[in-house]
Amino acid sequence: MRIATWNVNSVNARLENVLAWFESAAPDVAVLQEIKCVDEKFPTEAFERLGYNVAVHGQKTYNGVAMLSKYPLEDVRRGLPFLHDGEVDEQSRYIEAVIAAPTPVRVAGIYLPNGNPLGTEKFDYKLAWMRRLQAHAQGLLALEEPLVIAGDYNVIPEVEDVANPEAWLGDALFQPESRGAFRALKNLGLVDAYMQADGAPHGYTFWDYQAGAWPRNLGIRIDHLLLSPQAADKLAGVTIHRDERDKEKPSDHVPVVAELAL
DNA sequence: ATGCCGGGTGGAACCCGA
Repeated sequence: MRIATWNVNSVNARLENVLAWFESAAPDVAVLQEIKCVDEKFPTEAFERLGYNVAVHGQKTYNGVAMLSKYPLEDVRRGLPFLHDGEVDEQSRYIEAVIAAPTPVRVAGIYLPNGNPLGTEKFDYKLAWMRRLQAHAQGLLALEEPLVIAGDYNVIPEVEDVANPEAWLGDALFQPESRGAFRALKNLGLVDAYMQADGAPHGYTFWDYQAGAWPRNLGIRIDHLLLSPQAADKLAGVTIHRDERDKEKPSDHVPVVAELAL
C-alpha cells in the first residue's frame, strides 16, 4: 500500500498539478494539507473520477486537510481531541480514518501549526497542539494496529534535515521545544519512515518560494510519516517526489510517499 | 532578510506561510 502526504498550498490553485501527480504516482491513500478551502469548495468530483473516496476537514482561507483513498474510509475523525473539556478549535488541522483495505490501516493527516514568531501565542499554540497530538497518538498506539500519522509537522527534527541550520536557529520549526516534542512523539514508539527506509541526510521536502531557495537547494525536511510498530514492520521504502518542486506553479512542499508491504 | 514569493480575500492592501 502506497501512502502519501503533501502540503499543496491551496488545492484549487494547484489542481492541475495535483491531479496529474495523483495519476502518475497513484497513491492508494493520500493526506493533503493547506487545502485552503471549505468542504463545499474541495474538488471532490475530480478525485472521485480518479477512483478515490474523499474525506475533507476544510476551512476558509487558511489550513484545511483532506484524505483521499482508493479503499473505503471508515471511522472518520475531524479535529484533534482536547486535553480538557470545553475547549474549542476553529483551525482545521487534523483528519483521521481507518482505510478499509484487506489489511486495515489507520491513517491520520496532520497540519501542525507553524508557531512563528517566537514569544507569541502562536508558538504556545504550536506546543499545545503537539501535546494534544502526543496524548492522542498514545491512545492510538495502544490499539496495536498498523497506524500512519502523516503530514506537515512543521518541525525540523535534526541538523541533518536543514541546509543552513544557522538561518533557522530563531525559527519555531527548529526550536528545542519543537524538536523535543517531535522526539517525544517518536519515543512513544513511532518510527520516522524516511529515517528507517533511507535516512540519507538533506532529504528536504520544503523549499521557500523566496531568495532562490529551490535552485540553491536551501531546503528543510518537515513533512513526515510516523509509523506504529505494526506499520513499520511492513515498510518497504520512502520516496520524496522532488520533481514536483520544478513544475509550473509548484507548491513549496513536495509529496512524500511510503510503501507498505500490506 | 520580520517578507525577496505566492495564495486568499475582496475588490486595495494586508494576513499568512516557514
